[in-house]
Amino acid sequence: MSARATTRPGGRSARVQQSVHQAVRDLEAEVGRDALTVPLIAARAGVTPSTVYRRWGDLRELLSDVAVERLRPDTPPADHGSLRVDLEAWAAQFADEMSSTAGRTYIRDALLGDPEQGNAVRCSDYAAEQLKAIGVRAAGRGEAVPDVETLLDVVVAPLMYRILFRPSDLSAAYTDRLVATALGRSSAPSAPSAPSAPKS
Amino acid sequence: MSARATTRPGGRSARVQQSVHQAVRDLEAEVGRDALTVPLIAARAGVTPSTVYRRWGDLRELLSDVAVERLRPDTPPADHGSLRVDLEAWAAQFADEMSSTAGRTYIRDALLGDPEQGNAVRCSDYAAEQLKAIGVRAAGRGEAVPDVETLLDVVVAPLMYRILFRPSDLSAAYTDRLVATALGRSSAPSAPSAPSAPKS
DNA sequence: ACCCAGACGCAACTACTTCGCGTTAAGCTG
DNA sequence: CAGCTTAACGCGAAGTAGTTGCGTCTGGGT
Repeated sequence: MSARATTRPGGRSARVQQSVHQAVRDLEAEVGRDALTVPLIAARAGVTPSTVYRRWGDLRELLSDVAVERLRPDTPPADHGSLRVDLEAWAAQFADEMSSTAGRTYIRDALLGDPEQGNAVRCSDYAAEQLKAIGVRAAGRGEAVPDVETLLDVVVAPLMYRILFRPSDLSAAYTDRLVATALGRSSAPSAPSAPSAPKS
Repeated sequence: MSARATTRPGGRSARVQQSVHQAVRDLEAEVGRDALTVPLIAARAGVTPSTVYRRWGDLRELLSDVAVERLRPDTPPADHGSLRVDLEAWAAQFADEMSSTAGRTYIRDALLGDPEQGNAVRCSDYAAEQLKAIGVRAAGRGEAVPDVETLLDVVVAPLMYRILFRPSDLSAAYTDRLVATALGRSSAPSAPSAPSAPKS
């Protein structure tokens, strides 16, 4: 499992983690991500390199943890009064943030650093939570709401695929089209409803 | 750009590349991927480590190149007589191969190694080529064929997203459903038809 | 046949990574 | 609140990987 879960939540361990994470963010801004090394980060954080290696294993896992933090949405999705507009706005913002150079780097770091892909799942959960919140609000208004898994397949997956694999122009016209497709089968019985059981 | 494009196609350079790639494949099978190091690979390939560093930059880029090679489809998509069955078979095979531990590792390696994501684009192109071939064949039979970009959004993207971010059971029922969705809007004017221009 | 340039080998150097051991401090128990 | 247990950290040494300059070789062009 990722080193994120501190076995001793309070006290020194927590301080070290915070200090190291902050050092990564600071140095990333100062010297650039490619110049980051474990000894450099450790020195800035006021710890010895061996501490970082013991807790995170290597630089990639550390960067992965920090990247996931930065990918965590800081605010609940905005309420524009209707499911369609909420989804359109969310998708546009998602595409915008994730397709930036910084966003792509964070995604790649989060994906790559963690062998058990726990951090990748966290990223996906962030999106799912936001979509869920939008859905719950819409349901409260009496609107028909697509399944979250469907939204992941129809809206999030194409965006992420193009960001990672295929340089594309993720314009509002495109993201709106994805949302329209999702709403086109709002509560259709043919919705994919993908299973969620781990495969082995 | 990736080191894949040898500036001098013939002669020693080509031999070195082949030898190094082969060494990676051999050692990957013998000692496991995580134990791979540049010095180890160089020794097996009969070259000095500096040669590898000069040509590939670092281990990740080398692994990325090798991974892309392994992800390249070795055969054209099978012909089952109809667009739907061809797509279903292709999607099932794609899901099967890519969701295996080895497949996921290759995808991750391909994604990570290359800053300009040239290798990621290559992966996507492989899928696009296969889908294109299936489509051309179906068009020859007079069938209505969805746009390749649509197929990427509706079939490939969800599979890849779940493989990378979300442990899911990619059963035939699920992949068939994705294909059905794609065929449901065969030549619909509402097909996403995503632009392909780089974003900046 | 000669020349030019890219690619490689060699070797020394720097930096990163790992490991054992002693110490510290967080959390638990009485 | 005092004492105990143990995970986590600091330190330093040893090993390994990554980097660089320079000379040599090979392939392609003239």
